[in-house]
Amino acid sequence: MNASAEPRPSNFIRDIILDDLKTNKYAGRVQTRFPPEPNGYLHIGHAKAICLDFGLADEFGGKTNLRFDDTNPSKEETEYVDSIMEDVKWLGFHWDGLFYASDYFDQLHEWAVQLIKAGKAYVDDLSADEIRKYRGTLTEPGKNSPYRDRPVDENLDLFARMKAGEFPDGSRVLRAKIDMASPNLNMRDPVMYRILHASHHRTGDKWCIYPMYDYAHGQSDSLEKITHSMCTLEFEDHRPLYSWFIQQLGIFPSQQIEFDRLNLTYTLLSKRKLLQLVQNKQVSGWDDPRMPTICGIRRRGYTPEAIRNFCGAIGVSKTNGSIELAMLEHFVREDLNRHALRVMAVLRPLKVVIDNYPENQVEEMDAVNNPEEPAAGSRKVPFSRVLYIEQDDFREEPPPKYFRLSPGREVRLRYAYFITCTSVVKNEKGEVVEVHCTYDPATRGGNTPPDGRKVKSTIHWVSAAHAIDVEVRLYDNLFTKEDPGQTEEGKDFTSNLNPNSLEVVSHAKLEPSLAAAPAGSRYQFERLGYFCVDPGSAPGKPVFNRTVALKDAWARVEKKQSGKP
RNA sequence: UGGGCCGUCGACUAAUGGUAGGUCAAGUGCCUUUGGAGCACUUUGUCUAGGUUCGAAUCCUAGCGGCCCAGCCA
Repeated sequence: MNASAEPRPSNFIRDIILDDLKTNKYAGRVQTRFPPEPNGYLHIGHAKAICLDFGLADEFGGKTNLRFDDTNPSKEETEYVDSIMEDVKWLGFHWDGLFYASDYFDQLHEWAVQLIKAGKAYVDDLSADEIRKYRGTLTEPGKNSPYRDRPVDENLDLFARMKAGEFPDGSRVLRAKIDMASPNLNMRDPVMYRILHASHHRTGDKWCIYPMYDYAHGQSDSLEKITHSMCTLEFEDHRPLYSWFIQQLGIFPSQQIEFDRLNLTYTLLSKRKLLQLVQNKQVSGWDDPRMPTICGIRRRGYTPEAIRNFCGAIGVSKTNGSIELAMLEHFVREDLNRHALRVMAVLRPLKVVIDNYPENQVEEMDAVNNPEEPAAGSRKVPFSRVLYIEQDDFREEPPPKYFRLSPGREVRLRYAYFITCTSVVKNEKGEVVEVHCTYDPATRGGNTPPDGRKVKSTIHWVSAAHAIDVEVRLYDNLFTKEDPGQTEEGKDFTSNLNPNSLEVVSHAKLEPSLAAAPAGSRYQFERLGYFCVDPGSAPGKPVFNRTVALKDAWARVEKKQSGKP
């Protein structure tokens, strides 16, 4: 059973399936496939395709295969195969058949021979360069290759010798004989096989000729009896070719349906460019929490549920657009708000001394684990005379609408007491390094005192003597531009890299309950955001990644204030 | 410039000839022991011009705008 799908609005692909079901086009069957090329890690754009392929089949009681499109041995590796399987499973989907395009190399070869015999394919001796010249341009038709009308026997012989490894890479190709004057360049005698003396991750050195995508994909779909073969818009021009091979071969008529690829603001979703970031060490790896890869956002703390909800919400169409990153962030917050345990952490500590609190006293305060989920219970948090609060939560001269601590002002310490700031201690530079307060014993637990006085703000804190020291990594967008591909003349996308996308806070203070938090566990640091334990944490010293900040109403006010000086 | 595809609030997406609706964002208010969450409310949209029709986002025509295609990549 696949991850259950929330009721989603319909879309044009579902409508096609509904229609096919009604007309009994495929005997009531729905069979899809997710066909990644194992040449990189999966990213959030693939998640959209995965949710579609698996989700739609699941909805109609159909099946989905995972098929690795491994027709180009020079780029593909088992490392990628393994990561792809892990990521699909993590997203919550289960494939029915597990296949590789390379499973079909023998059959594909046999069909190629069949097409040669039918006069529909020929061996071309033209070089890659010459082929390009013969292809014509967008506005001019191509010219027939001088080898186009080679007799069948000669084609058969040459193709057999290509397969036998008699010719060097690039010396010959097998081409489909279609129409060099077609306005669709894909139909101008597309290459079916090229010579590549390369070792394949699964077939080893068995082959030195490898099928092209166009020749392999449709037939692979057909062999698996795929009914609805979804792919992205850029393959629209390939559909006539997809259908042409299937028709010439007279095999199961899979149909290709194209939808719009996911674009996200401030994000790059190109395997090539992501690989470049990894190779140039501009990120720490494919799973850098700033990467839009599945493994990256997993390490960042996103949940499969959030990603699935996001994919469901964005819908599917043929419009070329870009989703705002805020949409993705909304769905993590929504999920984490419901499930993440709350905890108190101080990122940038400011020492607070409660002058009227007994010197060596420690109290255990009751703190709710998750107000959204009463069953999550509560925990004890130690309170004492010396605390840390957030530097942001104190202003010596509070701006308008700033409700937090400042001289003479009273605030609530969450789950603890009301405190009033009485004085500050500054260093030589005039910076406030210590705040002195008094507390009101009648407000224990944070309760409103008998006199009913209210406080405008509640702030978080940790007990200095009990807090554990942790590293916290704060992430911002990897790119500074909405469309990172949009660059100035002569510059590439890396010029849009955000130099401040990672901020390491080495000595954050965290309540002691999390000393042994396991890798991958997710929490809300109250008033700050959602954080998860990085898998690279050393035992006893957790490292936290910020998944996403909480929405911050004060930040908006502050921004507005500074925007209109 | 040949071919293919696509134009609906700021973003994404519904409405399948019959009330332009939802989500995100933005804003306002309520509530609040997280300036979180929640709740309520609000703003903004059918690319343009013609046509068909009782009625058009939807059908037709013509414009305009955007994306994709000239790998022996997928």
